[in-house]
Amino acid sequence: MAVTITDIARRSGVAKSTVSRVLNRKTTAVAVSDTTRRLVEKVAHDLNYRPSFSARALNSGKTRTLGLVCGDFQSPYVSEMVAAEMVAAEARGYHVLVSVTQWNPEKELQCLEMLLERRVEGILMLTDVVRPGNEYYEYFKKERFPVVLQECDYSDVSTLTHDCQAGFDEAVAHLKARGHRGVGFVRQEAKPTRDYKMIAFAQACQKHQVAAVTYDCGVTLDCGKEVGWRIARAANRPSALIVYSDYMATGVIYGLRKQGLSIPEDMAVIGMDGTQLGGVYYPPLTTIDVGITATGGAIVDLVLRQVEDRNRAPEQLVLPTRLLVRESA
Amino acid sequence: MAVTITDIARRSGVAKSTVSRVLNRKTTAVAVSDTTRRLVEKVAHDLNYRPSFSARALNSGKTRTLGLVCGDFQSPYVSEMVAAEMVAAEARGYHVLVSVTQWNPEKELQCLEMLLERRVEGILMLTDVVRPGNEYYEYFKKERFPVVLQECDYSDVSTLTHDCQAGFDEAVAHLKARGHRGVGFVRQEAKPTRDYKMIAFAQACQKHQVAAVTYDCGVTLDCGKEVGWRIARAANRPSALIVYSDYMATGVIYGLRKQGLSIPEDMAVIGMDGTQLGGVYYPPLTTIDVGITATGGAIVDLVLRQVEDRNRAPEQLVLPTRLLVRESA
DNA sequence: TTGTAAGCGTTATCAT
DNA sequence: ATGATAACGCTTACAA
Repeated sequence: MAVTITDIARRSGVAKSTVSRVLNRKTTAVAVSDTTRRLVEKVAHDLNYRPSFSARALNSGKTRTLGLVCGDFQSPYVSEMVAAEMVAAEARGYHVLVSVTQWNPEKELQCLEMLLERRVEGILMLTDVVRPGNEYYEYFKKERFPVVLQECDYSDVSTLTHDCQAGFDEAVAHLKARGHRGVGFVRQEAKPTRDYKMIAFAQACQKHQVAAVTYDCGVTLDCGKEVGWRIARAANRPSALIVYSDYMATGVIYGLRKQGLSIPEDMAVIGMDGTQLGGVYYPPLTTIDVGITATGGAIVDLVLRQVEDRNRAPEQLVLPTRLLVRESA
Repeated sequence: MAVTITDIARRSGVAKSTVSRVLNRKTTAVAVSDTTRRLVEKVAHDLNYRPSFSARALNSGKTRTLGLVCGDFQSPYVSEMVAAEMVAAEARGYHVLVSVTQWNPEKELQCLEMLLERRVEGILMLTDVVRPGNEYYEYFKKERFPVVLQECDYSDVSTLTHDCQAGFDEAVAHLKARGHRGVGFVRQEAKPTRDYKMIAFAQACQKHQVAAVTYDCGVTLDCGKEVGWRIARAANRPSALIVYSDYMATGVIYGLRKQGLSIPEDMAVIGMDGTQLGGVYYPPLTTIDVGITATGGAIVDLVLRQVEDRNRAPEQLVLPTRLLVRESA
């Protein structure tokens, strides 16, 4: 197999522990003679030695690794969020193990199992299978395992959500100011949790006195296309739409256009998430921005707080959203 | 720390080895009495036992893990490719450790180091820092370490490239058939390796007798926007463009439009990669498709072939490309 | 300054 | 059918 500390010890005629000492120069307490040090270092280098993560993890009980569970990478929201979280974790000296479930609940459990077996020190969940009653939820709760559920709001574990209300208020106000009297909301169908976006939408419409309609939509782009197509043909369709994600907004717009509508002339469309890709779409997407980079940083900070102090109480972090006006509405 | 096999042994009054036997029911050779089995299983379940990956890896010398190095996830090409590779690996019983370098050569080496320390059994490289002369290149070569370099063509290690020629030929022929007499190619600037796309483009233009121009472009979307903007204002610009990636094509189109051009009327644009997202762009992107899903599967198969037989000679796999006609050209 | 030995959680090889 | 023990690669007391 790979080169070990024992190989180095043998080759340089010293004990394993001496090699270990040299290789972890940190041990300032005990010193090593310059001669041995140089010798060992040379041998280690010549042999292409690389410490074994598993051996170290086993004996230290630490992995400096976080787990991240997501359904897939299709949507730019997810891939940008994953990237943001990886970068943030890296900056704090942690690695991230990404696990994709392909939206299969069974696989989701396998992913969690695998992360736990690898002894990740904390878990970030972008999917929502973990909820009260669920075996893992109870486990995390009981063990005070550092986990953060994104876009959920249970109180036994830490969560990070976005206050959509402000964003939706701004969005509806913006549409009203542009003369729209009715707004449609394309929501994600079959959400197992409370649909905060939906609620925020309804409240915003009520507050601003504009008529509200909602349309259900699946999670694939094809669903989005079909919904756009259906809305375009509907008898009395609204003149503006808010879609639950930038990704889905592109699908919906595709469907709308297939029916000959122009954006934003015939239909104003506002997305949600604030993905980078929304900015180069045509027309550039007006969107309810959740601040992906900031969110990624905040969630990593949050989980690391728990990692560093397992007795810390769970936190429910709520981040603001704001309307980012571009050209699609 | 976590529950161990020893805890279970103690709690159920049997030896560690018995517990291990029960937990790895595979050991058909030696049997365990039904009573002990049930007892141990119950205790393990009650205690929420989870085997330690590190301990197993240490003891077996296997991790069933592949490493994957990429610059970032910004471009849909990368995120779709990473997803495809993860899914393919998963299907073959391997996990993928993703490591992002943020295009920083120094970090790239750290990523490799980290993957090697974790004893991944093979590495997939989407970036191109590993090349002859490079310390890691020599290491991989010498150790016959299972590694696949994507879009590079050295012969000491396995590589996977795409035969762009067919795709470019089709693309140029398509443009010519639509009446374009000159075609521009937006290439990635400062490629440290031979630029195959560039070469294929030049050949295709020569073959089809159309005038060729090339434009250099950085890797960020902003670079793409600026190049589009510059091309739009150029005195005698071509009427059609091929861009080195779908992602960058969206940036270029953005710039073109800022100058008032319509796509494809004022400028036909062909992207490259065949990303899913290109299909919902507006207008849907005509693109030179590399077949991301198939590529992901092929590359995982390739690296696993090497994993299973370290003495296997490196392979240079070349996959076909084809033109996917949509609406942008 | 350096060596010896125990232990981290598993599995595998012997015994019993 | 089950138990004891060594080994995997490393770190860390403790001795020398």
